[in-house]
Amino acid sequence: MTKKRPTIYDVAQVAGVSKSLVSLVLKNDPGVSDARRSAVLEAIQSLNYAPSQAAKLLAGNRSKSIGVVIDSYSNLWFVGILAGIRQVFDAAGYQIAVSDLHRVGDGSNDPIDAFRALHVDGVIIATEPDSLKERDYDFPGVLVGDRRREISTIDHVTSDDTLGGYLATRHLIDLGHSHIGHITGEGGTAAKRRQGYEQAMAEFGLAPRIVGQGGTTDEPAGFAGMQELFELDDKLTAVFAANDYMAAGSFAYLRSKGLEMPRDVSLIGHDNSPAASEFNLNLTTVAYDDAAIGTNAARLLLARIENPAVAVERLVVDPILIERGSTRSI
Amino acid sequence: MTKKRPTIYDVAQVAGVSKSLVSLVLKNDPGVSDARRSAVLEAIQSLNYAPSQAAKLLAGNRSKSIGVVIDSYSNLWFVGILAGIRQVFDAAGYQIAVSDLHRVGDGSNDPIDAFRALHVDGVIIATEPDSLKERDYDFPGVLVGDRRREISTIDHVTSDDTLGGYLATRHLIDLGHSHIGHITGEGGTAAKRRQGYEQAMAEFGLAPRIVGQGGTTDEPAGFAGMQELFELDDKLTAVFAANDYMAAGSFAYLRSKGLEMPRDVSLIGHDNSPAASEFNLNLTTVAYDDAAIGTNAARLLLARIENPAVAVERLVVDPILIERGSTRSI
DNA sequence: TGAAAACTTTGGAGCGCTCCATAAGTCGCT
DNA sequence: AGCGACTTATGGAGCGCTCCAAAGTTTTCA
Repeated sequence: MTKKRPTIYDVAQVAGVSKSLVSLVLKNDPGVSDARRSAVLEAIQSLNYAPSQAAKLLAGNRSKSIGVVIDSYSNLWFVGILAGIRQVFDAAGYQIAVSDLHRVGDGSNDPIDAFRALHVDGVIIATEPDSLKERDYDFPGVLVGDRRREISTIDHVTSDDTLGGYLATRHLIDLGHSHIGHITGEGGTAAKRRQGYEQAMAEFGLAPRIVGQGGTTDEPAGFAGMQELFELDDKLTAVFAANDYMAAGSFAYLRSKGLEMPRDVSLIGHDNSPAASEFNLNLTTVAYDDAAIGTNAARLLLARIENPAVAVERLVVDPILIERGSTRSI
Repeated sequence: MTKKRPTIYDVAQVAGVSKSLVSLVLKNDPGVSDARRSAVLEAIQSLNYAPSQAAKLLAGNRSKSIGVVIDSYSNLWFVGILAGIRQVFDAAGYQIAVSDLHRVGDGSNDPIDAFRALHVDGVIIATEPDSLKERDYDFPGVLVGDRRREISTIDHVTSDDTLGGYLATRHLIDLGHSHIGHITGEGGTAAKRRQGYEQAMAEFGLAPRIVGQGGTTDEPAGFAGMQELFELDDKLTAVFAANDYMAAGSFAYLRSKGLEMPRDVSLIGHDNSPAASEFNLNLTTVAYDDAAIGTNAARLLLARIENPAVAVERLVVDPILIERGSTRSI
């Protein structure tokens, strides 16, 4: 009882071939004669041989696996991203391991170190680099999402927030609105969306009306912003709020004034948050194309795994307009 | 960019020590001078070194991990068992991996092979061996639970079903009952519980009344059995049903006759099924001591890992009586 | 019929660690 | 000073694979 685990050598001996031949059979190499193949297979069977993953990993130079680091499993965003990543890496025959930030290892628990210990071929980082251990990113990796800090040595995929602002504004313009307000707030993302708004307005020779600059980007800010916009322009028929929560606040203001959406005011948000869903506000909004972000990140990573020398890329994915019931033509 | 991963040799060189010293630091060996230890730690830091799990596994002769094979994660039973296993192996510093039967590997997906590929030191099998690949069990392993087939070469932990039957019956006797019926059914488990019933009755010189022999062990059988028992003995004041579902059927019969439990009849089941809970039947019952089964299985496995030569054991764990509201003294 | 071409098979090196036996350095004590 | 007894540090072997260059074997075709 309790014999030592059989190795590839044991199999080779039983099958009467070399260990290399066994290895070839194990990875299903086509250049093995049927006779030997079945001899090896039989030996494997009779010995109850299970190839050592550890040895395979150590000897092979590719593990055919990647790691994905996310903030938290409860972040919806990651589901779409992961689906996109899967699409690419499943097809390429890779295993995908996911780790959130709060995994406790023994001592210093950096998910990237953990992945590297497992010999992953590359890592997709879908979280803030600042929440990870300080390090040189000298391995195949892709950073995903708008981040406070960028990493010059690895690829980066983001969504085009300026285009997001443009799409939202353009949607309102296309519906015939001209008195279009925008509620913005502090931060780089809001600034980009604001820029998109300004671009679209300028393109059609419309006067921009912007409130909330430098303020918070939450529901109360949306409420206050809406009020301010009406003080600025009482002919206002449409508003683009920098995110869905602000839009929710704006909606609350409208309701408090007996105004209806979209009858009196068309409202558009950004982010396709749960609050925007058809079961809640039924808000027209702009969404990140999570799946596309995922597939693009995956493609970049795969390219770099296959050729580490390719130039670092910074890729911007187009967001998409999601039309719901909060906007209508004038 | 994309340098090769640093190895223990790189760390050794930077720290100005031998690779062995680095290894000692990695496993926190006390016999390393503070000066060298901190030099190594610094080198690890500066190189972003992450030790290869694969190499560690391959070189070390212990992985300090075990695998647990279960039927399905939805089986409540396993939760208690696993808790018991954890208690022992956590303390011993082992990792515990769990796999249910329906994990799809690539091709032949035997969870035990998968575990062995990962170099687990041992396996706890909490499922029917017949549902696994046919194999020699020539590695440290423990089988848990009553099984159709036993495996002579590995340890086995079960619950004592005869004692279960005895405990149930004895409980009724202790409450002062003497006209005590038993509803049994087909199968080895039912037979053991029946034997326990007979033992207790004989011990106190009481006449056994058994129905349902060879029949099913479900709710309808409980209903019919109860009826039959009353035909056998109209002075019946207590009944032991071979399991909780049969007890539920018995209860249904009582209610259909306007009888109350425990006022008119004391009823005891076996298994502590969900149906027996205080929110349902509030049934007095006998439960397997899952945690104890788990800790015992774990202890056996740990002993065998540490010394593969110890004799194969077959361990029987005492079940426990759970008093609820379905029994009372006469 | 002989040599090139194609198909199969093989031994050796090396992946990055751990473990072990041994070496080197320290210390206290005679 | 000299020597045993510790305390620390080291090189080498080996874990079980994959990969590669090279060797053997068979087939093909001039």
